[in-house]
Amino acid sequence: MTRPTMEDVAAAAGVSRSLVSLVFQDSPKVSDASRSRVLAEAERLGYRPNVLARQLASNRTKTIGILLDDLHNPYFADVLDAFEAEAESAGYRALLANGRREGERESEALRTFIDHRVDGVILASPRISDSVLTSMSKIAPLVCVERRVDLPRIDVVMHDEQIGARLVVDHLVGLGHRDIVHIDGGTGAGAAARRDWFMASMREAGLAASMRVIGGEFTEQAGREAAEQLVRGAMPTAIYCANDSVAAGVAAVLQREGISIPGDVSLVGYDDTMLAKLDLLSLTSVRQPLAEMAKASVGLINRRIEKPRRGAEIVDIAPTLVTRRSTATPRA
Amino acid sequence: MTRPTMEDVAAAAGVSRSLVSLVFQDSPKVSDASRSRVLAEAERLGYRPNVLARQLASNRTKTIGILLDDLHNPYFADVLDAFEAEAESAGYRALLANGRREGERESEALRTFIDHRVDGVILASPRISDSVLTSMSKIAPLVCVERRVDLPRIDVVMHDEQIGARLVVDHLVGLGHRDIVHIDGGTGAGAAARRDWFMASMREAGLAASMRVIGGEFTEQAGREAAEQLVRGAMPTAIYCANDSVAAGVAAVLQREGISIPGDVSLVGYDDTMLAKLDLLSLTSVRQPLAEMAKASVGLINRRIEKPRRGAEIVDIAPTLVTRRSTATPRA
DNA sequence: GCGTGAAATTGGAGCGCTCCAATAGCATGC
DNA sequence: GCATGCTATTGGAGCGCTCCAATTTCACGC
Repeated sequence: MTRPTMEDVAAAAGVSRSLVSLVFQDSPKVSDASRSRVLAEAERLGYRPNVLARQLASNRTKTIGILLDDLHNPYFADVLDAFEAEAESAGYRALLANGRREGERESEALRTFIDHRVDGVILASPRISDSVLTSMSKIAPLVCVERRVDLPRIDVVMHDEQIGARLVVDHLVGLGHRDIVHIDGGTGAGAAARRDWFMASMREAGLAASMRVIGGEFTEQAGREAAEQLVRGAMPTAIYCANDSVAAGVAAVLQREGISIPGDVSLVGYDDTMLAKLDLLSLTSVRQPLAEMAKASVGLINRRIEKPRRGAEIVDIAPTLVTRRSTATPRA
Repeated sequence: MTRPTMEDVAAAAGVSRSLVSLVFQDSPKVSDASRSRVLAEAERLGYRPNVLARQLASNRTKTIGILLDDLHNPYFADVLDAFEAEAESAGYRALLANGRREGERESEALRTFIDHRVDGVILASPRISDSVLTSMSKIAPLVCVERRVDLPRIDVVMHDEQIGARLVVDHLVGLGHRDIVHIDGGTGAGAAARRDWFMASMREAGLAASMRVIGGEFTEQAGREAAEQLVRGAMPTAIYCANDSVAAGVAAVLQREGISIPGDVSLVGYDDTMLAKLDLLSLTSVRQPLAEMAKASVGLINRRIEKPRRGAEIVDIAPTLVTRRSTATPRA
């Protein structure tokens, strides 16, 4: 199991180790003859460069760490796809870690990234404390996605909650709804903004009087509880949920109670996850522009590598609404 | 952004670099006095060992690569959790990669793992060609999960399809079902075994005459198509789907057609994913014993590190059935 | 035939660590 | 007082690469 090194390739090709190194760095100053001879010998010996040695020597890993907070939320699979693709096309390798919604685990994962000398880290909705973030930001460029931290050298990428809320409210009001309930995400990340912009949009639409908010959480369970409360009380004509999981919980209760979607009640989710796409649910949902967010994040890392002392930037990106069968005109 | 090295810590603590190295390796032959002095200085300087240098020098990375074929299948989030936890508790760091169901991408990811000198790789349902597997298996220990490869030094971990099929059929037959349809996974990984054992179990139960199989795929779409076919033809009293996504597709069509689950038809899935747990679906499903499979996989890697020339082993692990609201006695 | 500059190639130092053989320090027993 | 057997520490080589300055090669014009 002992593997060939550059030295071996160099000897076989009758050149110096340095030349082999240049070949594997795609340097333009290698003659075609040497290049092809080296490549041929490398191929023959089954040589592959030792990434570790290369990284140690060059002090660049060309790697970005991506810290996800929960792979169980189907949303994060999409997030991952977008960010991985973007990192790759910018010439980086992506390292993943799974924070499992625990600040301590996330800090640990972040530290592991740093230990591996990644060139930058993208943190999706992290719960890491400001003090850890601050100290790590001195070592490597950090980008927070979907968490509005306000720290010296940490860039932030958000999707625009105001636009999201307006898309939902405009869509529902356009269909004729006036009696709209929002089931919120409680103390979850971003829940407050989502709720506040809902209320602002309703006010703007002149519906301040008929808007309602029910306290929840970003889970199916919370959706069920909220729905049961609505079933027992006054049922609105439309329910706008903090995310798709909540909407799934609501749908389960409504179905059990024989309340039709969208016949009796229109339902809207958020994040446009796999759940929303399920034919069983076919949920109208707000889609976050993940590809653009990914591009912005990787761009910010690149810029911070060049200018480490730059002030923190905040990038907001507009979401879109995906309409499906769960919304329609209100019941008579 | 220049970070302290062992040399710096050694100088600050007034000892040699070697001693600092021993401290960070938790060597027992360091005196308590030196240890605490070194640790204190390291802390003060904010020193963290450079993992890359360590790996290069020691020729061990203490890292296992985990290659998943598709993070969108909610099942893989569970797989990941189990394997990551097990790797960690065995003292390894887990590196993830996302194969996206494409053999070429998977091979690429495997190569990347190898380039990073991982100590072993776990491949979940890989589609990598035998030739690539064989050549890579000469460089690092490989374990295939849920794909029965038959190659010299590659260990395999499977869950026992025979038991899975029997659990489903026994459960349904126990409830009184005789007319059972299986919607299969087509050419997907493991689909053939799942189908064959279903048929074998039905035969064993004396129901060879009333069993039916519909060709499908491991997707919601395939579930919908199969269900539509059933709606137009003869509806069985129970439908056993190749996985939970297929079951979700079936459920969507049945709901639209006003066919009640489990009142009119019982529905069974496979993998016990997040989908099965959705209250909207509440699906009886076969759960793969992921924790045990993870433990077996990591154990196999450890053993192969010790004895690289060992013959290939196959480990089969028994699944369990999780019953939920989607199954009941057949309609009158 | 020779100088010239550009292109191609090379040797060597160094990245931050581990690991081993060698050494230092120190209580023990006789 | 000295060989003995410990434990604690150290220096140095080496892991496989990159990067830089130095050197060689070569085509070209005169």
